[in-house]
Amino acid sequence: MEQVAIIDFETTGLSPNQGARATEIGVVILSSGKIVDRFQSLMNSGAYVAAEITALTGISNQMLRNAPSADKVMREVSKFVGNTPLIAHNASFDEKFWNAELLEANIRQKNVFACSMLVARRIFPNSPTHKLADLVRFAKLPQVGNFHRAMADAEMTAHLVLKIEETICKTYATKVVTHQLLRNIQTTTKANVHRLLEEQD
DNA sequence: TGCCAGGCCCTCTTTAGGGCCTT
Repeated sequence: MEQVAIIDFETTGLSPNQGARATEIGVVILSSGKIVDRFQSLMNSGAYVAAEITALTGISNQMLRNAPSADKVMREVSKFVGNTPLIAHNASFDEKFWNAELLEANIRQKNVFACSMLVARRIFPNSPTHKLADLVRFAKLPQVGNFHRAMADAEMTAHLVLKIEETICKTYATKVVTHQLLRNIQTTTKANVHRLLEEQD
């Protein structure tokens, strides 16, 4: 696969449309089947972290008090990522926060997202669920750090993407899995996935 | 006043409803 960036946000809620803000971002760069670079930071937007969110992520208001501002972090991470295509687990969630936080920081940047969850539903239909934690167990991937922390989730998603790539290549004798192919897999119907992959070189 | 995401996908489906996923 060409160079891609795997991204994960921790946030104060489920939607920026409800006022939720990002509290942490983790990004790993995948190149030639390996993690070659990393970016991780807490980010202070001034938003309040509810107790149930701290219980889930371990990220507290106290931890964010001395964290760099969300603006500063987004300026840094947008440069770090550049125009590299992005992948996230349930990308519709992370894409909303990526665009919302870029907008808050007055940064004009558009990145193309692919979704590891939608692709995993098609490539690993027998996994009991398609939550990241269950896919890590199902595919026997390394558990890195704690779930629901941005860098750990980004790294485990990266291992999942590599496993997806390996599985496609083995099953369909596909030579190259591109970011665009992942997008094609996630947008085709489940019934057409086999035909799509059999037509690949 | 009370409520508040949203896109994908399955099915007891398409004039709809509800579970899955992300925090």
